[in-house]
Amino acid sequence: MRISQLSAESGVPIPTIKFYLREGLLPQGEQTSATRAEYDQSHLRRLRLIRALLEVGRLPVATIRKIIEAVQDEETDIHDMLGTAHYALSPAPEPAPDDADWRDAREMVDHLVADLDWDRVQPDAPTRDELAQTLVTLKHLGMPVTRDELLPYAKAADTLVREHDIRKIPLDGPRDTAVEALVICQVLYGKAFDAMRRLAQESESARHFGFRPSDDCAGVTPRKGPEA
Amino acid sequence: MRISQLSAESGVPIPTIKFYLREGLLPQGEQTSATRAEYDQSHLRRLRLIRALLEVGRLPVATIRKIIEAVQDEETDIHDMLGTAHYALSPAPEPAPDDADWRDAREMVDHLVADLDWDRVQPDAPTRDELAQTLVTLKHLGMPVTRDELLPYAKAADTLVREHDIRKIPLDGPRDTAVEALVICQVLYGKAFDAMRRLAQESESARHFGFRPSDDCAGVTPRKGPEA
DNA sequence: CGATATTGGCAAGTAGTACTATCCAGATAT
DNA sequence: ATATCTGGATAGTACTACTTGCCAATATCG
Repeated sequence: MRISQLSAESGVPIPTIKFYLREGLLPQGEQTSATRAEYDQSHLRRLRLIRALLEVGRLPVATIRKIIEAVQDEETDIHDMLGTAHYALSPAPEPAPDDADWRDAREMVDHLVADLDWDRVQPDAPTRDELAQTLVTLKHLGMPVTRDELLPYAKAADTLVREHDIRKIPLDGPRDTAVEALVICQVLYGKAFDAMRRLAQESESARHFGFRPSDDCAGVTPRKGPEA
Repeated sequence: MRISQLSAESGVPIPTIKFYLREGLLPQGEQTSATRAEYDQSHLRRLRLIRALLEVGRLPVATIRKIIEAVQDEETDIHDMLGTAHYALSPAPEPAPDDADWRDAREMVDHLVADLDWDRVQPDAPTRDELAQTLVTLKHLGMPVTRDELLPYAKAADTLVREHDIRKIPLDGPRDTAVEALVICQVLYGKAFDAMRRLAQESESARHFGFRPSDDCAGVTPRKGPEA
């Protein structure tokens, strides 16, 4: 397959494909001559992964590259590869705020990790800091979170991952396939869950404010329109 | 409170505050003279909200402005205000892909909404399209999702929203407080949940690949270090 | 009263991200 | 043999979220 075909089948413009090649997101095709290279299904697959992580996952190119580099490095064992993938997905937290609120939050996170038996999580995993940072922010916004409030969310996350996410990952297949599936699962199911939470919240908040289904579809509630 | 104090208490530089004022994210202070304006706690509170949505929620400034404009517009009733807030949180989906995969996905979403009794969700809510788009992407990546697989996620979202999220929103207070709480809850609890899912996944995937807790903390597993 | 600092307001500039356009010489296709 | 395509390189673009610089009008302080 040549670059024009790769572009046609993926819907990604040729200059953009060249850009991904330069950036190391997409491996070089097999050079058949000085001015020709051959691409295959793996390139198409990779291209679709890149677009999914960019467009749906909104991951920066640099993050996608980190993940891809870890996958491609044959030296890295699968554990470090998974670690790299997970940590790349944590937006870099600003270094050590180091005040009382932050230490409290971080302690709560560590307790939570222990309570949920997430004992394989590294003690210095950036995800812990990320969660702590979010809890601090909630507190500063006047919506402090207690451990009891957080626990049901953590349990739901745990159940979904253990009973569903992990089953979708081919644990016995080749390592790059496993990491790829893990990242897709993490990012896209995350997006899907987020959308569902928004649907639930839209329905539930409307219910609490006393609106009936299709009230304003029927035009009963006046809305700002061209003629209103 | 003057702008310098607002800056000092929030940690946001003065030029950035001026920028937010220009952009309409922060309401003007009360002008006491041609070159002086007075700010109060509401400005500080708003500033913290902006920073939380920007830094933790990674929402674009334009989205934050949309939400804030809806809150400030006294004409808008609370239902439309909530709608605006929810829809601003859906990244604008590209218009009508209109192929078979997309229609299937959209149908699955509509079934899901019906099954979960999310009957206050508008039939044309962009969140439906957003979820459908994510399902299509998953299919194109070779990880198609069935209704049975999606259902547990939807149920978890529903339970969390109905039993926890909604309780944190002051439904009887002033309308701007309610919308603000709703947005904070949606965005920050979303982030927190995402982090917890990542923690669960890190622990669970390590477990499946046969790693023990603190295996590599003790240096048993050789890692790429300065001396390795 | 006068020196210094602060404020609001505006215009222009900057850094980072994700492309996009242009050009080129060397293949290939027809 | 002529038109098209390819890889490679460089430069430019559009957008976002600030940041800088400047100004004249106050405040503030000695």
